[in-house]
Amino acid sequence: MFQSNVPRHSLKFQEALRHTGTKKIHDLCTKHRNVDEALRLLDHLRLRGYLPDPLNLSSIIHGLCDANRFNEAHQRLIIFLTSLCVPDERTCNVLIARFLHSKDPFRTFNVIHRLIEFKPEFVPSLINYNRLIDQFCSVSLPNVAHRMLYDMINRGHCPNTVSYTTLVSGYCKIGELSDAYKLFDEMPEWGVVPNSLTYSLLIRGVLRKRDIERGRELMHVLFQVMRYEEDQSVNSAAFANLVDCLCREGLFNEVFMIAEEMPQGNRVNEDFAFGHLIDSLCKVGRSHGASRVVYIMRKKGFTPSIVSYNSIIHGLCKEGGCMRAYQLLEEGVGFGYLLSEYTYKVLVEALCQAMDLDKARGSFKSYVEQGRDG
DNA sequence: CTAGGGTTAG
Repeated sequence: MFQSNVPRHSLKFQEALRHTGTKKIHDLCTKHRNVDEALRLLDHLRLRGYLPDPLNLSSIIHGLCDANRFNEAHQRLIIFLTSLCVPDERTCNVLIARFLHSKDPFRTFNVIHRLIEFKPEFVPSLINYNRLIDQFCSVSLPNVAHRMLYDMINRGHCPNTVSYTTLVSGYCKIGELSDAYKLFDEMPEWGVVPNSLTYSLLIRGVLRKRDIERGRELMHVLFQVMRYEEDQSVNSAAFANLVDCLCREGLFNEVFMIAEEMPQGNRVNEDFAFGHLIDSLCKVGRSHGASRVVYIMRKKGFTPSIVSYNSIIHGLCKEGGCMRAYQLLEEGVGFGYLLSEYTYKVLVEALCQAMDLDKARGSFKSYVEQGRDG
């Protein structure tokens, strides 16, 4: 056996190697970003009878994942495991988090099962499961993601709102609304309550299917749910997603209704809400609509940000609204905003072009008239 | 000097 050729050493010798080796390996992997040198050192020590410990495993896998060498990291991990170098629970979760950076959920899933193979009592953390669910959804495989949900339940986890929201959104993205609804209804069975972001992402799927009536009903519930949400950032995310998809689906009446009536009240920071309405409208080429939101905002006593003025002015110049753009420029200057030189350049060019267009029109007209006369 | 270490849904 090969094993018997390896010299056996005392514990003292192991510890001596550990002192010199482990720190060096770790430094090579992190500080110097030279995993290959670390691997050479580790192989050298191994030939002298050194048994790698979970610290070495952690350093090496970290270094390889950090260098986007996920294939090798995966192979090395298996080698470490088969030589019975098995890390503790926390380290296992850290390693999984590293493999999640590969954005290859199948690989991460394999890593998890390899770890469990050598450490049957290991249960990946809720966050790792949720991230894995998200990654299967982002490669349009919510069915596989769904199996991860059952997997985590079987291992004794209780899924949370993030788990379900991710999966509901995953089914919505591929247009499987009936699965999304089923999952949404299943949540209370696990003591999980949908929050405003869950509703918002479900609405996105519903509106994409052009089920406007159902979308409106859910929007009503969404604004109710926002009132009980304690995490402001969840409400902001829900609001931003809602406005984005209303704009994308061309439901501008709803967008202006929100700007006028602010049904989310103070559950979403007002400046953020107005700013996002303006942003989303500009993004879908509706700068005139965005300037209408500026008007509504000011009517309510809020001041648009310099960023809003900049993007609307740019948008209006592109969409043939340079006179309104000029008006807004003056308005912004009136608030003491120092608009960028680029904004001025864009506006001046648009104004010149508009005048040229008039000239062009004029000459075209006279050309036509001349033709009639002649 | 006893070692190192990730955080989710838009």
